Amino acid sequence: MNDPRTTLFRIFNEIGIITQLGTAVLARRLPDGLHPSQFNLLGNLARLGDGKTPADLARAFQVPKPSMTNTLMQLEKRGLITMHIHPDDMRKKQIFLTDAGRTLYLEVIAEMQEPISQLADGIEGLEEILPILQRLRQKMDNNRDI
Amino acid sequence: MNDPRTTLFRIFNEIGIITQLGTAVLARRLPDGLHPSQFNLLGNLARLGDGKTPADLARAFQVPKPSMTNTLMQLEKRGLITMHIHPDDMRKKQIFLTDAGRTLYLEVIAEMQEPISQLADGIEGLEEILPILQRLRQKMDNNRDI
DNA sequence: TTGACTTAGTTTGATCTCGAACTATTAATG
DNA sequence: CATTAATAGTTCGAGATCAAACTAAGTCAA
Repeated sequence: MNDPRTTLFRIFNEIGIITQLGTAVLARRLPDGLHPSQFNLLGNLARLGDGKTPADLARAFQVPKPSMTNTLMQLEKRGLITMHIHPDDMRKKQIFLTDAGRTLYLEVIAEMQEPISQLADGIEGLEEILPILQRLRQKMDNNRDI
Repeated sequence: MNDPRTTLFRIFNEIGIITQLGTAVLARRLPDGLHPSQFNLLGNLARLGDGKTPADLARAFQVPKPSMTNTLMQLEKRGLITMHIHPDDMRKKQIFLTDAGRTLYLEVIAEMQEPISQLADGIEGLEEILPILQRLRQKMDNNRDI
């Protein structure tokens, strides 16, 4: 098999599979009908702070605006976020976590602790790869036009 | 910011973002209408060998059978794969790359070389993280029920 | 103020994804 | 054998994703 792929190519391949399998682990622990993309948005608001606009979030997640509109509507329908007109600009909305949203995020994260630590157990070097992945992600983030 | 996530949790987060950004880089180089999931299937056949059944491929990619049916139909419609009844079992099909499919895969991979090496340039430790990611992926692959 | 331009978000329509139910074929069991 | 169970793949319907076009609101120049 003539494989022209470089190391980074293979890394992307592994990462893609890990993402797929990891998303499945998460999805099994989400309440019925809550999609992983919706939970990830919840996590962003919980960890990095809420009050952002849909456009901010669409940029952060690198998804088109209509996708973000839909994700936000699903979360609002479940009462996990609220959307308010921005006080300084009537075009904008501001997104806030509700108590229910914050609680649900923490509950799911708690459910994930055991399977995650079970996976981490016995794999050496995880601490070391995190900063390298962060640098790679940052470089890709700063070069979104390549 | 009280963040209850462990190292592996953060790794999953970084990996998810990298996958998203990397998929966008790939998608920009695919022929019109060819979806990344379809290209990934092409890559699996090219790198790991063809002749597998749709059920094999669905298991390998951890996607439901109807998703694989659709992906294969799109690739067949484009003439990138062929499907034959399995000689030993009329229920099964065997999937083969066409010359056009193999050529397209290699062309897109070639297009990806420059942006990939540009990304890899200046990031230390990529060689080191590949085997760790491979171990993590294998462990997740062997524990798909967690 | 007016008009052209920009930005924020939604609507629409097309495609991807996938759970549930279906058909066809093979395997297992009596 | 005949019957039942298991497996392979498809069809169907519902939700997610997203490009293109749209409405509404803000900006800027003359």
